[in-house]
Amino acid sequence: MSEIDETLRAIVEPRRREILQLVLDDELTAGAIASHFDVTRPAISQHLGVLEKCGLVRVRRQGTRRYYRAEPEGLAELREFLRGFWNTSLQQLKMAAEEEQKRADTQS
Amino acid sequence: MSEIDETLRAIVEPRRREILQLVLDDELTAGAIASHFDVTRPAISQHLGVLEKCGLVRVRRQGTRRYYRAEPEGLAELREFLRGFWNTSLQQLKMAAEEEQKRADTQS
DNA sequence: ACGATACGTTAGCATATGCTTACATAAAGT
DNA sequence: ACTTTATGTAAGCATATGCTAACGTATCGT
Repeated sequence: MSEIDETLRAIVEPRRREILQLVLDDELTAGAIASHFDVTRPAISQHLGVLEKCGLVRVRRQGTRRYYRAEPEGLAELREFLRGFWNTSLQQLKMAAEEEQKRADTQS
Repeated sequence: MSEIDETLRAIVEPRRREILQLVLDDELTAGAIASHFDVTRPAISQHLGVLEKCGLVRVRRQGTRRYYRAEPEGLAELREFLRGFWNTSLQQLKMAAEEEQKRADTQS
């Protein structure tokens, strides 16, 4: 499986998206993150493992705590891939045309 | 499960992304699409069903043929969701700062 | 040293998913 | 009408996945 596939699968899981949102701004410990959900702590730990493995999250160990935060570079790669996906071939032109059509319909 | 979740799951499956790419430009029959892959035709038919159900693809029936093409509106919704996801809270500022940092490092 | 704290890891389970085989449907040609 | 062609549907299987419970592992405070 390609790198990007792994990353895509990571963010598709709703729980992992929620986790990502949590560590987008703040750097939080595993426990703090887990406390936001109604599943067990190990479940969250496993999700964090997945997110870290595909570079969407970074850990900083300090004492017994582990602080997680979103990894901008991983997010950027993902976004870049999706940008490429939309722009493939003539898709862009097609969407532009469709948008034009819709605008025309709305005005009439 | 929310609407967008269903759509996200749909495009995460690599095979479905390939199918989407195929019908991005051209309008193809189910059979024509299936012939591009080494799995059975029913497998592709099921994938098409998933893509149609979440509005990523549209069908036009003509005789016994069914012509599929990408649905720009569905793709637009998905893109919009992702755009919102990136922009959540301070993430944008954070990424901008990171990018600045990287540029500075590269130059030195 | 020793217990407590904050984690990750493993085994196992229930469910979801992509695939195949076999069958159903429906339009077209003869 | 009957066959052919193009396709969807259903049943079943193998594998993947998210979860829990139990256990392992550092690090800190005393």
